[in-house]
Amino acid sequence: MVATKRLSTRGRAGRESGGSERRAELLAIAAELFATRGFLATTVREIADEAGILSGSLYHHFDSKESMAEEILRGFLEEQKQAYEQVLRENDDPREAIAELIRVSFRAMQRDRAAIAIFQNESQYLSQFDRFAFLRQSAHDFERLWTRVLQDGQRRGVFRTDLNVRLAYRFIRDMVWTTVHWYNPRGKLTANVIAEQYIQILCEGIVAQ
Amino acid sequence: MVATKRLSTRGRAGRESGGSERRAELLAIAAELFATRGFLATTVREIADEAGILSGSLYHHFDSKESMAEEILRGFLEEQKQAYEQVLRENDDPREAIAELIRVSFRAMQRDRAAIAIFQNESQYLSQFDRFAFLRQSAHDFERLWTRVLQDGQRRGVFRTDLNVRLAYRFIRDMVWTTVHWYNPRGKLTANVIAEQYIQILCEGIVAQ
DNA sequence: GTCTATATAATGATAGAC
DNA sequence: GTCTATCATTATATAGAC
Repeated sequence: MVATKRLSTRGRAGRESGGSERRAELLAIAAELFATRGFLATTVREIADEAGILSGSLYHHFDSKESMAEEILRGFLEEQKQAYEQVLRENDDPREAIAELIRVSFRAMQRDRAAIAIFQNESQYLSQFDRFAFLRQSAHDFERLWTRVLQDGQRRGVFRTDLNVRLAYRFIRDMVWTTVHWYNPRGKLTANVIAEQYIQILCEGIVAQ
Repeated sequence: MVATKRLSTRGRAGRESGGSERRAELLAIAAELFATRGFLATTVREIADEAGILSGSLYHHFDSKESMAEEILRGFLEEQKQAYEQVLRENDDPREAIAELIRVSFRAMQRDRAAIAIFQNESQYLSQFDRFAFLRQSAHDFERLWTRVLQDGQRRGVFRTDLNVRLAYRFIRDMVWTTVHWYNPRGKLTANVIAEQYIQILCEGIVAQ
């Protein structure tokens, strides 16, 4: 095998993406603060404090506070898109597909809790800036993906036909993602338990037979 | 009928509560801005602009930006508490009670959309201040009220007994209130339609029989 | 009840030394 | 990669005239 020489992305993290470990650490710190305090309520000084450096030093790694949020959100959305598409490839039955999509979402809650919270809480505010146009795009892509499964399920007699598909989608989406507001990664209620309970309520309802 | 003389709350709105019409107008303007742009992202200048006055003039009516948010939220929560308690007085059957609680919540969405959005979006941030301690208190009161109905329903065999009641409550609460993020008061989907669909999904699930 | 004018503090960001 | 030092801007809030 001939080792082809290629440019390494390492060594000159600078302000370009794809970066050093330090960069990743700083992003994780920022994500946690953005998620818990809110994007606007978090100051660059607080991020720097948490990282043990001064605010000015942050600008060696990032252009701006916004660019930090952008990188966090892009990373999460790309990952989530891949995960969802894999679910569709591996599940033909609509009911199983919906259940798996929910499970995959709750698995993301363990991995990317902070990013999900930021996506949930700050999308409306951030979307006003051109650089965050991808937020709307992703939301739209997700909606198409989920509603396709729901529609398919209706056609094949798996889901009730008197459902308004768009409404049902919003129902599921809100129910899944808002969990991030109270989900405790170290609590008794694991993401798995929550997922299974939600799938059951969604499919069968809360009323006894 | 003897007209008993009493102190009017009018005439000296000042900074005390219970106030002039102007005060109410200003609060409505602030509520709309807080709801759509976020509390932190809204400046007092913007509120004043929208009201056609200068920012300094706002402080004739209110102590601070926070006190505006406080008044908006207190008003909504008090009203909602009354509405919920009336539902419980008038509905003994747990399933009907839950359905009515949901309907009453969606009716609030028409009346107090802005306040609900603020309660949803800014509670976490505002709760850090002592003056907003009532937010946690109200959230706690609501949780107790709803879970009592759910538990009662389980005992009486109306709801499935394998439900985790606290989880089911959060499920319902999130599903109802997050609607405020996309609900359009002038859209085709009326609050009534949404409410009935949600009640159906919640009770019967989405899977066909 | 609103305006003029301004105090005061905090914020995001920059330039250059180390 | 971080620090020193600091700028420019913006925000909430105040005091007193009208």
